[in-house]
Amino acid sequence: MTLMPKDGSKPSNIPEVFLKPYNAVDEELSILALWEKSGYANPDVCIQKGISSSTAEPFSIVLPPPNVTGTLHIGHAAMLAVEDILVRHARMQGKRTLWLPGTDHAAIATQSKVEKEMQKKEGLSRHDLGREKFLERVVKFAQESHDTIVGQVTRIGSSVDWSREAFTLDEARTKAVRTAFKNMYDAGLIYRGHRIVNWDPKGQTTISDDEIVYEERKEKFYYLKYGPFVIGTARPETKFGDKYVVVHPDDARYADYAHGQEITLEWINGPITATVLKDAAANPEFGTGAMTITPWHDATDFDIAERHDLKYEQVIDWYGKLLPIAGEFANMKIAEAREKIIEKLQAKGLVDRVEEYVHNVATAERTGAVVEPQIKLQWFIDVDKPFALPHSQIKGMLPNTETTLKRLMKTVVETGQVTIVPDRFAKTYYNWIDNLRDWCISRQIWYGHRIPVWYRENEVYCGIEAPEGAGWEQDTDTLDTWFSSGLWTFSTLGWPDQTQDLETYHPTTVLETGYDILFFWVARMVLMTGFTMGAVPFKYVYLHGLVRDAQGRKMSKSLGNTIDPLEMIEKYGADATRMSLIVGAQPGNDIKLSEDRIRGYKHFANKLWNIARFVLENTESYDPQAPYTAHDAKIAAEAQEVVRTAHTHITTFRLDLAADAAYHFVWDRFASEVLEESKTIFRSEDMEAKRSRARLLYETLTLMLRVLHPFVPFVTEAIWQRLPRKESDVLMVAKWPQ
RNA sequence: GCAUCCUUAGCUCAGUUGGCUAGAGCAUUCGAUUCACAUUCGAAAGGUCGAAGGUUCGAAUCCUUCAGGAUGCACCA
Repeated sequence: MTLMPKDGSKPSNIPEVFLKPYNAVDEELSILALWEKSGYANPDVCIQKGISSSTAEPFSIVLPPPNVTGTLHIGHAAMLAVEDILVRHARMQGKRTLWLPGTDHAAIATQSKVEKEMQKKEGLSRHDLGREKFLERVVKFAQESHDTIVGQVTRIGSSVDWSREAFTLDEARTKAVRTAFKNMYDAGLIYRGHRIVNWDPKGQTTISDDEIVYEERKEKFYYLKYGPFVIGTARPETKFGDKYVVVHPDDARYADYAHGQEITLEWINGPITATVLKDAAANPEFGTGAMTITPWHDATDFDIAERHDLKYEQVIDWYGKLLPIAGEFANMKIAEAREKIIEKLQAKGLVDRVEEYVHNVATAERTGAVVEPQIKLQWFIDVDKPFALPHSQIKGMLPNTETTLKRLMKTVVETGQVTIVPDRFAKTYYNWIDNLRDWCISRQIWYGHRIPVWYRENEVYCGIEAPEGAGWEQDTDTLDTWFSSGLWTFSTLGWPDQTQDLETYHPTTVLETGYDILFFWVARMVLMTGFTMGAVPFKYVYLHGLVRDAQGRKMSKSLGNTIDPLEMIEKYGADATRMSLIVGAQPGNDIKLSEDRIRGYKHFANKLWNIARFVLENTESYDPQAPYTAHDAKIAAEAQEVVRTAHTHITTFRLDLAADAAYHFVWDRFASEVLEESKTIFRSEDMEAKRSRARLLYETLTLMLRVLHPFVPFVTEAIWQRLPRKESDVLMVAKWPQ
């Protein structure tokens, strides 16, 4: 036993590199190479090399595919850290562990990004290039983004199996998308129809309800004289075609008017004949309780019109300009027309009064444009239509028994076949389903999966491949990007082919993603997998929070408060970056991150490094048979207790507590106390105590390396590689301590 | 309008079925050390656990009401 000699010479078993502080960046790069060479991220390799049994329990996670819209942000880093911890923990337990990576073509997001750049740099629109040329550009951009992302995912230490990488728009996934579409079409759950949709006049496409962001705005609310009525409206520019005035059937103020009664009145561009309608949709509490309706540009009005079988007309065009129905106001933009119409009504004495009110304005998530409801021929998934699953492994969903997609989505969570962590999000999930309307899946953009439907005169054909014969034209619309994402857990495993991977790894074990895409994605996966496979896509949904800045603000480029994960990795190492995103982050809660926090965890990596140095310097004569003194046995038991605690926390998804427990034991107990008292022991003449202590130090170190490996994989592996004796060449596949 | 979450030390947060004197990190102050540590170690100070009621032998924890903050959904003529 030796302490560090005073003369500067070094004990023989200490690798040279240990004499310097831990250099995260250098070490991490060589460790990455080591892992890549090992191939252990591929479960087949682990089986071949006897690391896991071919009959071991499978553990699988599909990577939520990052959008190919540029680079990864710190939120992605948090996601990767969580998933990598779960995966490394499972792999070390000997499970057949697959973490399947991929990227998402992200239809609208990617296309609009390229369009913006093109407009800015060259002043070109996509229409200037045409569908084919434009798509070439998007594909090139997507490829570059993909390459960047792959590098970033790897750099943070993600032990994904690149040999199985997938892309939502590649050939295999295209086959899956078309097959799923056809199946749903044949079951009558996908239909095409004229419905009121959310039209984005800037992006020139429809968007789903979930792609809308509501902005609170203070706007004018006009009370207009409509014959004997006073009607309230915030949108006078839509009122040209309004020939119906609707009141609540029980509204005493309007008891004198009968349903269906016609009245003649003076309106914006002259006299019109209007009809009184009594319908419970009119809210007596709101405004005057009387309203006119514009079915073409309002969902509620559309419903009323459908109920009473009314005719309706488009007032605003696809670019947000008024149509000829507006007479002298035709071709004006909404904002301009609104003012002028009010001026005219004022002149005609038809404005009763003007008030202001605060309401939510629907804007498009991607373009920021104010959404204009429009009636359009679109494709939808019917969430309320009864159908029967031909096969079902879902409890509570019998095969060949009538059900609906809504019921399916609810059932799997209610019965606990899918567990949402934290569980409070289950309520949010149910609430969303209850309010769910048919899902509009067609988009008028070019980048994405084209709808697999062909037309020839009055014929319609839906299939995986184009139909035989001449004269068929494919639908020009593309699918909502979430349609292909919804298939992700099984399309990545080879479906529609019955592959070995699909058999082994589906349903996946955990889906880990942000709570902000619970509806977008998680719910859609449940829907698509339930219908297509008669199964659940995953057993657990782990929802992480948002990464915010130190003041709790959302990170955004415009605020300039973003933290670039790659920059942090270069400065402090991937281990430090990972720890800063894990400790203190419980499922579902946002995390506040600052650079200081990351810097703090850099010290931890260095601490571990130095602990290892001390231990190796003093355990040259380590003997695994050396009997423990009573005191050392107690410390060894404490270490075991930490292992159990960490393990329990990981299995209950409290990674923050697991990391914290190991961190504190290592620093405060093992380093500050055990190592300190070891110095005295090693200087003493008590051979028995010295032998016991050498064993304790060596074994506790290796134990802690294994426990900490999922959290700080690089520094633990770097130390492991320098151990004079170890049971496994690579820590990544060492046995998780029991 | 409906629902969810948060409010504990200056800051960031633990405290999971109610139970030993309410904890940690950072920051602050004081001291030690350069003997594994581009340091580290020790110590101190710092809290009426958002407010008020209630249940209980016992409440940061459970219940009720209220206040402030955040979020989701719905409404939004």
